[in-house]
Amino acid sequence: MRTHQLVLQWIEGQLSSGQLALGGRLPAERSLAEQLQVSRTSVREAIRVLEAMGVLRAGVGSGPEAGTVVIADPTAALGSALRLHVATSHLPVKDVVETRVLLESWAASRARPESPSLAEAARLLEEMDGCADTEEFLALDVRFHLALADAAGNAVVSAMMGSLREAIQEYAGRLTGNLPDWDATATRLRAEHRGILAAITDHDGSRAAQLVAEHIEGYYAEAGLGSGA
Amino acid sequence: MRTHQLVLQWIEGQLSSGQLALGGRLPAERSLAEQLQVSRTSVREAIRVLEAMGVLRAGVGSGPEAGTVVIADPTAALGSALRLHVATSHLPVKDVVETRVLLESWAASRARPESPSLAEAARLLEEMDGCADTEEFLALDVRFHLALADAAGNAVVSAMMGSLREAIQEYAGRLTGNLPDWDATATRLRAEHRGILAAITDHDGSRAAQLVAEHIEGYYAEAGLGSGA
DNA sequence: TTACTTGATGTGGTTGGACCACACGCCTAG
DNA sequence: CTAGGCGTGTGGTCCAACCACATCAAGTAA
Repeated sequence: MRTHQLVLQWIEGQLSSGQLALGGRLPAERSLAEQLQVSRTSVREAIRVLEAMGVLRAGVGSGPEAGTVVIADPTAALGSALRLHVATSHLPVKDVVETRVLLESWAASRARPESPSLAEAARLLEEMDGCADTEEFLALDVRFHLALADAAGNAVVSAMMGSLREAIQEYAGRLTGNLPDWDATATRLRAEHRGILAAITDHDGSRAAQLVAEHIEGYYAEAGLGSGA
Repeated sequence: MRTHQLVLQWIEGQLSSGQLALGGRLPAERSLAEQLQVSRTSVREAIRVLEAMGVLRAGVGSGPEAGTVVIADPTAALGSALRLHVATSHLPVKDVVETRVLLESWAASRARPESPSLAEAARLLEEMDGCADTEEFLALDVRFHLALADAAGNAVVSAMMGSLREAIQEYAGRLTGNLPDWDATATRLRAEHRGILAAITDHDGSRAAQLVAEHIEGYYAEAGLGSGA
């Protein structure tokens, strides 16, 4: 057992037992090192790992915003992990897209029409109508899909969805360059978005799932998944 | 930009560009520190993060087994991340189970009957028949479900499946204590496993998916998900 | 010649100490 | 009462050293 893992275990124990909760502050690095009888280096290595996992956030300076506090950002952890393994070609982009279709279809079929996330999604659609910039459009698109996922009310699915999107974001961005006519594509995407939202509002979960699957697969097909990169 | 993140970027770049591939060896920590003009501490922090992500493995000593080498264990990264966030009560166990049902059902419906993973799954079932120990049975059960997931041929789904299982493994272990009659449950599980496998072999994906969903939900319902913990 | 011992070498693991930049909050001078 | 400076505590970074471990090569004894 390496030293920093001992620190990891201690912190995880504090989290499990509830003695360290969301928003709580970890003891200062020097203090924690002394308390656990290890070097500050080992404490820092453990904190670094938890930071990468989206569990902690380190802040310099003094005052309420400073110090190392407990956060909850599961998407960050899953996202960077997936991105790294995609980088090693161990996780094919094809599988990532396929999984995204699976999760998003499920979320669409389960989305509750009265969810506040859907109102947010509708608002994002309005914003996308008056948006000429490609990059800004894509950023709004990401938020729209995340809002749809949130509407299903499953935090794990939402986190995984977001992480999948993050993992292939750079890849997807390159794909848009393959598109023959961006304006036409954007118009089509807007229409498809509205169709999905309407299906959910109509309590037609299976139609919504079907539309989402076609929406995602259609985009990657048009942009040339498999032919490029 | 913090120093260790610079190291992270450098390594990720090496991975993306293919100059560092699976099984490849990272330069020695001291050497890499000098090369990137940073301290060994920062290099170590970056390596620690990638180790937690299942991308690297550090080995002491000398020779071919030593040094820091590139591995590919996405399940480890996703698993510990999920486990930590479950520990902070940010990801409800209910959502984890629900997601597991979703992924496993999909995998069962897509499993290719001729996949070698299915042969492995069948072998595991044989082993479970002659297994009286509860803990050993559960370990084999995990491997059985992972083999089923592998048979669908989607690495991302397999990794997520395994990580979900890992994240609630301790929780599930505690649940078995709630069971009124373990022997009866084990017998039922064995029968259900065979049913699932048969459905896949018969090319009946939808029946396999249905059986898997009932199999998982039934277990957690019997063990008292929601009533306990 | 063969087999064993022994040391050199190189790896990550750990430690302590030092210094920096930063941000807050008190405390003093105006 | 206000405005500025400075003390204090935080994480961020670096360095130099030492340890444990595993291998490999040279040397030695059989």
